[in-house]
Amino acid sequence: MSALSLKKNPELLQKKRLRIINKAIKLFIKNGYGETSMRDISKATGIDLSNLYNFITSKEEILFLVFEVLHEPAVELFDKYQISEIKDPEEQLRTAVFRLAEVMFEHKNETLLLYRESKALPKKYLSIILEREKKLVERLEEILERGMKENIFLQEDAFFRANLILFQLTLYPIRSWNLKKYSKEELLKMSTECVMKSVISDPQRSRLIQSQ
Amino acid sequence: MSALSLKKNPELLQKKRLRIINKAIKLFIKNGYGETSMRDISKATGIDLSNLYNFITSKEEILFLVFEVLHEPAVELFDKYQISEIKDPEEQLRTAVFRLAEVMFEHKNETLLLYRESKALPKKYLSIILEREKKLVERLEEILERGMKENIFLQEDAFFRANLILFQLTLYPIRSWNLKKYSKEELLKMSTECVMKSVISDPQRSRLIQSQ
Amino acid sequence: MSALSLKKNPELLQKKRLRIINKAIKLFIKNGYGETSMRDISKATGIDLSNLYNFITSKEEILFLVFEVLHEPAVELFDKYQISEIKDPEEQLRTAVFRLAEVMFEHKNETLLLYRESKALPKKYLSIILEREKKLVERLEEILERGMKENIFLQEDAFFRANLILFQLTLYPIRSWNLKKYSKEELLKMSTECVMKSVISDPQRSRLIQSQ
Amino acid sequence: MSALSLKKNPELLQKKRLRIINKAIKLFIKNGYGETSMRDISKATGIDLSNLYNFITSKEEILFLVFEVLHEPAVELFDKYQISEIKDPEEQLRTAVFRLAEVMFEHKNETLLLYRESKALPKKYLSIILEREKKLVERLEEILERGMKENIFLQEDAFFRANLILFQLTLYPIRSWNLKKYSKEELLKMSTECVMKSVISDPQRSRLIQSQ
DNA sequence: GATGAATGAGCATTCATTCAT
DNA sequence: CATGAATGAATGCTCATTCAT
Repeated sequence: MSALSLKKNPELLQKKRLRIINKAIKLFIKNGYGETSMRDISKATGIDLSNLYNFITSKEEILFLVFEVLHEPAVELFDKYQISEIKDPEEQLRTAVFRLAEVMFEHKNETLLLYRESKALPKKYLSIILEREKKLVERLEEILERGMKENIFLQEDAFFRANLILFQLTLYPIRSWNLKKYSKEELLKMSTECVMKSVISDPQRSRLIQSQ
Repeated sequence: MSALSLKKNPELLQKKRLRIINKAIKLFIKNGYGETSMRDISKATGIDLSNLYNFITSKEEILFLVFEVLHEPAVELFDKYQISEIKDPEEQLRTAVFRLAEVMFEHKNETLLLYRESKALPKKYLSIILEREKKLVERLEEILERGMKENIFLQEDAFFRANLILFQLTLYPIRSWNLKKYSKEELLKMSTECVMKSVISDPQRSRLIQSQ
Repeated sequence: MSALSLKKNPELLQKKRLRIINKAIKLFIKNGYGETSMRDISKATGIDLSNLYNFITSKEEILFLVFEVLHEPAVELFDKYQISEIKDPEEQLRTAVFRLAEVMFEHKNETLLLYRESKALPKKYLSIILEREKKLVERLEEILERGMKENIFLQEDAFFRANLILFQLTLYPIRSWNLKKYSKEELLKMSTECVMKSVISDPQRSRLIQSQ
Repeated sequence: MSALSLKKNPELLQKKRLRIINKAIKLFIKNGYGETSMRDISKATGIDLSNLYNFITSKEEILFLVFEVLHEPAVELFDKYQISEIKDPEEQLRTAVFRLAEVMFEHKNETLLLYRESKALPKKYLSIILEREKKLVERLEEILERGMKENIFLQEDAFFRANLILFQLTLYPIRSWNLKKYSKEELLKMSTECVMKSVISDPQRSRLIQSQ
């Protein structure tokens, strides 16, 4: 069909992989990872069962790739929005948290899968995932620590708080069944502000900054 | 034996069911729900495979019963510690939150299962579980609303906050892999205080109360 | 059907296993181990595919059991014919060799399988098989060494000769395609005498003994 | 490239075939015929999977060609060492046997494959292989018969003995797992002498000849 | 009430080979 | 002549559940 074959054209391979991943996400969400068969994925993608294995090496890898789809933008957002350039810790944290919330919202399904199905991953993949999660926590931890030093954030265990923040942000993906009544904008705002309020030492100052 | 038939002796049935549930919890935790076979449960309980079906109706029901084991103490704690009798909203919330955190900690594995495997439940069971979760949220919501009316808590969306609080408390069960370094006491304290700080309008007052 | 179930009646289990093994031998011989599917065995035995696994744990185990069917009589023959009681080394060796040839002949198919398919065995099983083969070699080696000490057998490397003898006896099972023209009696006699001739130091003496 | 098409340049075809055969031998030895996939062979040779089929017609043919690699030197050795020119039957047999043993030793792996995997061959190929084996047996048979006529060898069934001799010589390839402790020289010598001893009618004469 | 045997659908993965280009 | 993609059947094994006793 095309002059460029898969092996010589990695983009095409990526495209097919993405098609597989996206269909797989839907199936995993709907029926669970374990309950989704490779036959289902084959049917959904229109790619012959045996042919699937030209693009991925195993069902487990598909799950791993699904998680990458989520993690990539979460990690990259720190660069994309130049988080580390922001001087004011409060603004820095608020931006990071808001953008993270956004990514989580947009990848609500992948996030849910991450929490629900990551135990299906073989260690090889799982440790990569956990490592990335730790990296995210560290980023937040750094921001928090600077803010605490400057007395803008409350003095507390920065590592625990960083974990809690990241976790809080998955509230909607995990419990959307009880939060249907909120719009995306409401959710992002509430999520961000809940985080900020619990961290800020002087609410007065905060209100000033926000209204700038 | 025949005189004490199951139907005529519900206690015996309950006892056997509990044995099944407790062994099943361990297996589900260790290997996952999908990866645990009825044969495994039969072996672990010493109850013949076919015989299991005299005590439970399906594998799915076992999972449901496991979740009940977790929910029961969570729901009962409100009575047990007479939460609704506590007049001061701050103290009331703190007690509720602390006790909930305690239950979550003690049933860390079941909580994790709840998040990981509840989608394996058929709707019939799932809706019961979600209903109970909603009940818990409502209880917190009521406390929050009273506190807001009395201006002790910050004015905000009580329903969202109640959801968030309940969710925050599952931090440890879900992400214990990154929180190994904390002791139970540290975790319970930090969890409770994080919730309180994010809710209290006047930190001054709070400190007074706590030191009473 | 029967009052005694499999678990309580190991004989019945053994019977079923034997049925499986015997059908499997035929299939393995005809089509090869790798080319015989569990479905084939199921069909041949009339035992449902899934049910097969109540009697055996894996296809590999079937192959192992096939080899046991061969090895058992080979090992036991030393007791059965009280080989170690025979005082004259020549007579002792001749009896052992003849009986071994007999067993090989009668289990021609299993012997052929042993040589053809033993590489399909996982190490666990393979080492058991090889150990048993070594035991057989040792038995012959002992007889040979005694005969050499008494100067009835030629002085030579007893271990190598024992290996060679055991191997020679598999001539018919392995190369029966070129030996169809001989009767069982001819084969057993020729095989035995070929071994004896190659070992005896004084042919004169030998002829005397045989004609006794 | 196009000028030297395969059909017009049989040498090139032979070269590629040899490359395929030699890599295949290694793979078959290591993993077995059934467990080696055409993909494996493709990877090992660097020849594209579909392209392989320009040089060979099927996987089975590869196996057949592997066996040819073994048989060729075994058959040719009779010419190479001018066996038929040797006048003395004993010397003639000893030379043939020693050279055969040598070939078997040097092609130990192929010999083992021949015994292990030849049943994977379709009849078409298998009968060719067996025919060649029969030819080898005949060659030995002729030598034996002449020696018996001249009363240098023991009177016995020459055909059976020829089969046995050829078979004996595969002892090492087939049972090398139990013969690791011998060197090549030891093995060749012992193998040859075992054959000779079992055939010679007058050991005295034999010793004279050998020491010439 | 307890038990062994059965059932039949399901799983992920791999294969040799053949097109169409 | 070389190549990527396709095909479709086959593999060993496991499962929750249900009979017949």
